[in-house]
Amino acid sequence: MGRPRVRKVSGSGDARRDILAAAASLISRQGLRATTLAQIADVAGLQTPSLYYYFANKGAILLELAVDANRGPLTLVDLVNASDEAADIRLWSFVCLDLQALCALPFDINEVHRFASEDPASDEVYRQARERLIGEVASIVSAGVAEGSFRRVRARMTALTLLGNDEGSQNWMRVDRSADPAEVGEFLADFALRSLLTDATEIDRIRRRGRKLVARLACEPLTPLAGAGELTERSS
Amino acid sequence: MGRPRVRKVSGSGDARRDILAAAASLISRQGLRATTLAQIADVAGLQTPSLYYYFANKGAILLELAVDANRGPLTLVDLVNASDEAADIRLWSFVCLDLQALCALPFDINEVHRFASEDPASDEVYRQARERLIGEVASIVSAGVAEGSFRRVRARMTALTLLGNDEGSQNWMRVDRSADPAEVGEFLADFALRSLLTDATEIDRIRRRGRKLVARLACEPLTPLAGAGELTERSS
DNA sequence: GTCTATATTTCGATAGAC
DNA sequence: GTCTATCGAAATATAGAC
Repeated sequence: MGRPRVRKVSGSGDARRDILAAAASLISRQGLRATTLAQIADVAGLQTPSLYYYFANKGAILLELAVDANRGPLTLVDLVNASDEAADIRLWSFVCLDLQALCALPFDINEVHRFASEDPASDEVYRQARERLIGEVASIVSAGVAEGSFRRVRARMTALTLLGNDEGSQNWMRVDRSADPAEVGEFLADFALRSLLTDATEIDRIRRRGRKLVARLACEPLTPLAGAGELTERSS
Repeated sequence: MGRPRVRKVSGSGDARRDILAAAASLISRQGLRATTLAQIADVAGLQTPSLYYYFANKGAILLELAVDANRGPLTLVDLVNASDEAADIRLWSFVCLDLQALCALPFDINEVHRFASEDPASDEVYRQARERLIGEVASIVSAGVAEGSFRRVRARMTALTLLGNDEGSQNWMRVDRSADPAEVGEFLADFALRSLLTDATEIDRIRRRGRKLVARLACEPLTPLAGAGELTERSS
């Protein structure tokens, strides 16, 4: 009865990629453990067992998502550091770009981490990437202090706070979809820099140059799985 | 074989309370969906079916945890507002106390929210409490702008950012247990106020008076389920 | 109020045809 | 590569004795 089910409405020809996109989309709305392989297969336009042709098990799908999610911020910090700007401008740009990258992610990064931490091997991969990210941000903070533009703050604690602020903002923006990532990103970057600057009047100059750097770097290809959230669900 | 299992090592005589504390403790380590009724019953010193004498189902346990979790920050904002301090000092104190309250929670507040949102009725309860909290914080920000101590910012967006910052910090502190909530709370309050002040040199005076208010309010009884994280697991 | 025993459902994963 | 059919484990929840 009824018309035959239309499969692979959004099929891209790359089933493996469809599976990852479907998983990301579902996880973003339901959370990790609430998302079943049957649902993932359904959205991807497959039957459950077909997933096992591409992935060893559910954990393997999630690990790949987690690794992808980590690549974003790390790539950003490297790109920003590759510019020859001063520390204050690099930090402004990173905060701004990091928030946008997090918002482009189709899921809550903290939940992926929690799941990955159940597997010791996955946990190690994630932890090392995280520690490197913290260290890189702390280095920028230290550089700003050395250059005299930042007041004397504890670099690591500041780095943790900055990253936490980005992630906390991602969280409420997931619910309150009316906010614009680019706008909130600038707001948050201003918010952070104002706190750190020895001379608050510098903020306008920093924002001006930060914007240019952001615009330049935003062209780079970095957000993996971009557009995963827009996966059209097939009709039944 | 082996000695008989020792039950209710930490039994408080109030089984209902034991169940909630056990659930909170387990959820804090494993997440929501990974925590089973069997585990909750085990830690609470009961068998699984006994939970159904106190709660209709798993969701009912979680809803009660979610409601408790929301009460904390709302109580804080009311307490802070009940003082006759200026907006800048009230805001410093709230940020500081809110972080401490969140850190005292035995679980990730975002995860509880996500689960509660699966039930429309629970979702409404949570959403209304959340909206009131945002509104109250935004009011303090607006008051500060009116008083001239804060620069002109968008009140609601600032409120969302402040709350997001607290929650983001709770998140990394859950992993990095070396940090002290009181210390990070002051750091975050300084961080936020510096961004908002028209005159940054006021920060020292605000911190001094904020500390007094925090010390006074910290004596009030507010953290529900306090100590839930310290539940001793019984030997097997 | 708490238990033992069990029903019911759901999910992850495998076997094997095509 | 993708499917149908199915297994086995685990989790929520119920029935009913004590």
